[in-house]
Amino acid sequence: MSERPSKQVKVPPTTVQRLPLYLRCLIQAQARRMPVVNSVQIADMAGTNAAQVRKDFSYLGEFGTRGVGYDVDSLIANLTKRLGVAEHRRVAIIGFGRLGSALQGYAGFEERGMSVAAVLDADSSKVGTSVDGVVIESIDDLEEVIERERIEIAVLTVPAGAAQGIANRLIAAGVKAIMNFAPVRLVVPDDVTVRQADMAGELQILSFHLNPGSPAE
Amino acid sequence: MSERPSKQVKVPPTTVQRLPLYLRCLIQAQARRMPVVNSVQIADMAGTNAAQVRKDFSYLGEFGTRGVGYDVDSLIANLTKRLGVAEHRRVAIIGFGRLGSALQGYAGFEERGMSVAAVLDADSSKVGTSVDGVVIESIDDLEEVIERERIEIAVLTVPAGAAQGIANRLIAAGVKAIMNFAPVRLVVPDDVTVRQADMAGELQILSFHLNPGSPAE
DNA sequence: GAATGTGAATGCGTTCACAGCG
DNA sequence: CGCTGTGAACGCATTCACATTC
Repeated sequence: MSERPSKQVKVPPTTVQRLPLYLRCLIQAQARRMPVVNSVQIADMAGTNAAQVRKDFSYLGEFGTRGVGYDVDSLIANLTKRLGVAEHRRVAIIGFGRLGSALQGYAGFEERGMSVAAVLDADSSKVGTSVDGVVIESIDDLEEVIERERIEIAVLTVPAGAAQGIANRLIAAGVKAIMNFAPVRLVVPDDVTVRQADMAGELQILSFHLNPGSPAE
Repeated sequence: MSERPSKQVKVPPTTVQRLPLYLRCLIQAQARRMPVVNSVQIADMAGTNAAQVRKDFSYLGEFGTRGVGYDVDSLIANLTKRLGVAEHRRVAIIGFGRLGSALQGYAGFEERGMSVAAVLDADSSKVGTSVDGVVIESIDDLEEVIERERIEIAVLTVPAGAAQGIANRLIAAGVKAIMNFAPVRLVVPDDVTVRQADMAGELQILSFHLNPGSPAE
């Protein structure tokens, strides 16, 4: 009996995964000065079909105008809000190796609602140096930095052996979203979301399709 | 009537996506000196359930022994073969910016059946310099390099505006597998496989789950 | 006895097709 | 009249449950 009668909380995971893609397409449409787009146009840009687009949006509410289409500006505003990037999310990068530094310098984050507010590393020779206006801090101070910078999302680019331990500390410090580049499965409580990025695994999937008798998707 | 009566070509995409994960788990089991594992153990390591594991493997053949489990060494050999990484795949990294150089230096590739055989960049000041034994070549020579190095997989870490054009050239040069880090949809023929890696998009998905009323998966 | 391999059942995501609305 | 929004149909993926095999 503890049902919340509130707004539809039921957005299927597959739909959520497509929202960033839609947002990208809409921003592209905006750049092309298209005030309104219909589901066929969005589908073309996104590489899906129109029914999918309409169904996906319908999980979030009713944003379109029948007979017309979707107002680009207001749909962008809605998606931005639902994705939680209406204000920038505060991100910490943990592990300033080559990958960590690549991500820290990636301009695409700011443009898409993410701001890298902290960078941590275990290597004391890196600690204290400053990159793009952010000072690298020690991983020993993780809890303090997470709190001070009000970090919401952590990006883990640390060695595989260290990942779970650091994840535990992040979670204890209140972080509820982790992107993990280490090729290990993180065990986390139910209220924490993890996304796994396994570069070598991705290439292995491509490799599978190169074998005879495996037509591309 | 052009059906090939050959071996089961029907491995569902979702299963393919899990194969690299299983392989990782099995190598971990091997490191722990476990000669045999059963589906429950694999499921625990991989974070799925035992029925899933058995069904997935059944698409590839019958590798287990009833009443016993799966021989770790031979299952590793089988997965490695099916993933096409029994011999290393030859990979080219196109775009030697921060991300490209991070990937080029990533040791995890070699360990998992990928060898970076070429690095290309458009910046003439980088061309000719050598990193980890690979000389950076000019993107003008793309076709020549792809052929000479017998590249099978291309990793695109170029600016969004350049991605489609370079993809076209890669495809014309015979590349059938592309991993694209640029936040644009690549249009490719049916026989070419693309995997899209959109870092900012991944963080936006995490961000969605931070909103009230979005329990972690 | 124990664990695989697999049909059958279930659940979920996609697509269809059309009613509803501007 | 055109395009959205959506119930219904479909198809694929996951899970169940058990016959099969070692």
